Amino acid sequence: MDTQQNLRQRRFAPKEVRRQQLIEATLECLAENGVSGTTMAAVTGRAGLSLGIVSLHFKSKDNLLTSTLRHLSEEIRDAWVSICSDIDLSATERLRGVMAVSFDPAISSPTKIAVWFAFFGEARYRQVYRDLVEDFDNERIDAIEGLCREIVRDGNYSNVSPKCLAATLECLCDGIWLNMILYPQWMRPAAARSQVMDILARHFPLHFDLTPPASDACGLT
Amino acid sequence: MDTQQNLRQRRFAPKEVRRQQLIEATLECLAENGVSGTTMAAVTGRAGLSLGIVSLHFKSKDNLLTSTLRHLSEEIRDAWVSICSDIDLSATERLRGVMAVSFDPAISSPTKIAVWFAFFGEARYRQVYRDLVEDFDNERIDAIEGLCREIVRDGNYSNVSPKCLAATLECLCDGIWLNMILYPQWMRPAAARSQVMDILARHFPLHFDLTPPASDACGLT
Amino acid sequence: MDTQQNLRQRRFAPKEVRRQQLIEATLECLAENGVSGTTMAAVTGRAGLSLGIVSLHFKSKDNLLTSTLRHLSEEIRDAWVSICSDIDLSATERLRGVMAVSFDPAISSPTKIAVWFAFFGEARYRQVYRDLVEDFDNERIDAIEGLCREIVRDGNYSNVSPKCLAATLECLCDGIWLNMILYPQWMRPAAARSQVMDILARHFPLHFDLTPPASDACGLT
Amino acid sequence: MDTQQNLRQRRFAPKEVRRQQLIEATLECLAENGVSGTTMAAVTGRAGLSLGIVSLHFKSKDNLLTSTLRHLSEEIRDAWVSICSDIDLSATERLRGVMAVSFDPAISSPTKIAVWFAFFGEARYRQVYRDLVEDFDNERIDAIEGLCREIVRDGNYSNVSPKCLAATLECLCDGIWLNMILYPQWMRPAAARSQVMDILARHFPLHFDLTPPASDACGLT
DNA sequence: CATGAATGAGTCTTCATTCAT
DNA sequence: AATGAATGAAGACTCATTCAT
Repeated sequence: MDTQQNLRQRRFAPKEVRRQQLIEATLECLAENGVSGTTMAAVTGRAGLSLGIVSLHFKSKDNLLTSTLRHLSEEIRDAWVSICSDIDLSATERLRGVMAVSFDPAISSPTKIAVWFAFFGEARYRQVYRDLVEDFDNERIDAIEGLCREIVRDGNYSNVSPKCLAATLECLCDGIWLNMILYPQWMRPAAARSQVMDILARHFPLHFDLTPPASDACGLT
Repeated sequence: MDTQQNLRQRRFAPKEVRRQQLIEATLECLAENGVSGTTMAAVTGRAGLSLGIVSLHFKSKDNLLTSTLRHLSEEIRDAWVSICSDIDLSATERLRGVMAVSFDPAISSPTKIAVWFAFFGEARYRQVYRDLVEDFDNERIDAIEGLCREIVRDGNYSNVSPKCLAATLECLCDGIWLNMILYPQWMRPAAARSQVMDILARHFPLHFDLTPPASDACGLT
Repeated sequence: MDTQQNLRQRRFAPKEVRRQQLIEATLECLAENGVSGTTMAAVTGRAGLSLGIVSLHFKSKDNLLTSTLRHLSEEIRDAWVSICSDIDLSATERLRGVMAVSFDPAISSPTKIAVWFAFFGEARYRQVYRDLVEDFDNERIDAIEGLCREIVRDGNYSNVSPKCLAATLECLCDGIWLNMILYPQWMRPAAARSQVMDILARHFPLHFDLTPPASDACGLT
Repeated sequence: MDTQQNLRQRRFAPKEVRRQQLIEATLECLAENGVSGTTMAAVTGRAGLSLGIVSLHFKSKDNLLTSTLRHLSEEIRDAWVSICSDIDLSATERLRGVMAVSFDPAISSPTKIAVWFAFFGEARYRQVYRDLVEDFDNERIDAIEGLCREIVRDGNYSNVSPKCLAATLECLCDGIWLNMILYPQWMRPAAARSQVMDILARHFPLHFDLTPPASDACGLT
């Protein structure tokens, strides 16, 4: 039988398997070496494949990078969308879940966060990246805003602007991500979650509990 | 008379003037073209100088980039340190001032912020960043924490952890920076300041005013 | 059929063929233009290949030069070793043969000798030479000394030190080489051989004939 | 009073002093780094002078190198010519003296020999060097041949061709030089002299003594 | 499908030379 | 007579892309 692993080692494998394999190698390479260090040779070497195979499956390096970014976006998007679509969850639970995705080591691993920043560094000069990221971000911001709006309505929080809070949460998550890769020893996933929850608690005291200030460090080291 | 401008156009200029000139050209180039687009030819061309001049003053491209980052970090540090050292200001005013530095177009212009993210994008330069800036970052976090602690004491805010808030503010600023360069039309300086002030107001209601929710957009567009 | 020539002209050739081709082009280039004139462009241009091919097969210019020197030294070593190993030859014949290798136009052409001196010219490459060739040189000196010792024993030459004569012969050959490339019209292969034979005849009169002094010029012009 | 040393350190010094200073620095540089490593900056730096001074005194790098080679030639030439001109010495003594010059550490130091080979490496491709060396060598060969002829006449050596012996001596000296810089531990000045004397003794037994074969090593190590 | 040798444009770096001071 | 900043041509090296096998 053909397991995933078997397929990868075979000389001939379905298009989708090879694409996946190359994207994963690209992710690792981007995280370790950045965009400029991510050469075709480095990617294919890491994937254990030949140099020419990228052209075959992705046509060009640019397309490989774009596809990688799209893959990354979709993976995260799928994660939070599936939470948002869960009709059994309350808005509070859904918001908490969406936030948690950003700090879930499986989906938002240091490697993947590093790749995001590799793209952010270039996004300013590359329309393709910007477009991709923009769509993704807009959708997420809108969803968060929607959840906030629901909670505001539910709790009658007259002093909270859902739009503004969504923006704050988005920025906070981005900033936490940055600090997670810059200073991983300082900003660990638990501290990250704790920070976001603290902000939510201060906006929605009826829906989120304020961590007692006794834990002065908030999980930070 | 020798004005700055004159010195730049003259065939011979003091070493420091040339270094400054090249660093500025590098900043512009990085902001416009990213790290990969910042070639020696691009930098020197922009400075109106010859190709070989970088080697002469900076020995290598790498050193030029490092020096540029150092310049940038020192500039920003000097700005907030001078505010923190102002003994005529209250803790509240100093905290507000330190935050404002991050969104002051003169010190934290999109151009300069873009450069920061250009550095964050590659693991290699992330290390350079750490080597150069970690001390400054720690210093800044400590200063913010100190200011928060002062305000906590002053207002008897029993539910605020200065350490935790300082981390949140730092992350928030970083995240706002990212969104300022990704979506300059959405996250303008005014909106940025407003977001940070909102968070401060929710922690320290006696010291910072909550912007009325009427302005639902918080300055965002 | 695939002749050597065909392989060279084809777009794809076995690694070893390309390496050989590039080494030959390097030899020609070194002989014609010296070390400083031996640029990557010159070598690849002469080989009728593209610029990047050296990196592909030799990683760096330095490695190309080193490989070239190694090739040269192995070629010459193989030549004299094969003579020394010929058990059908007497010591006299073997000694004569070993010496002749140094002036055999096929193995020690002006082109190749020039390459040796190109390497001797720079301290840096002198070290490379030592690292690569010292063992060969020692082997050769020992072999010559051994042959001399055999002849000394055979002829009862009480006033000849094999060690000393071996050194003299080695130095003489080196010096003749230098003069062959500096003054090719003066020091031709025939004159070179004649000089060495004369020295041998003066040490081993029973084994080597002294060229009659009538030919006062010894083949020199 | 102006000692040599004083002149060198003064900001303004006579042309000849500066030229001498630069030539010495060039010699050291050539010996250490070869022709390609002998940059204007390296030479002037070593001389403790400014970069531009070479142009001032030598017009170009090429001219500096040529002048250096000429200086080297003349120094050696002066040494042996003064010996040859000494009418108090016999031909034997003069020949011995001329040979000794080649291994006198003051005139033929490792540094200077290394410089000779730096030029030899390039001589094939540079007419100027070749011309300079050729004149120098011709004069020396002629002088040696003349001395040999005198001794032949004096000793009635019917089996010695002065022309041939002169060539052999010249080549031997060159080869010894090469081995002195390649394997300085093996070929020391004493061994060098001993080798040449041995050859002379075998040609002119009435005029030069054969070192007893007891010292089998001939000074070699 | 897959390979990897080959290409050559683009980049960083070096360095002889020039020239204002 | 001397300095050293500035220039720009030239060289080594990298790497995305092509293509014969």
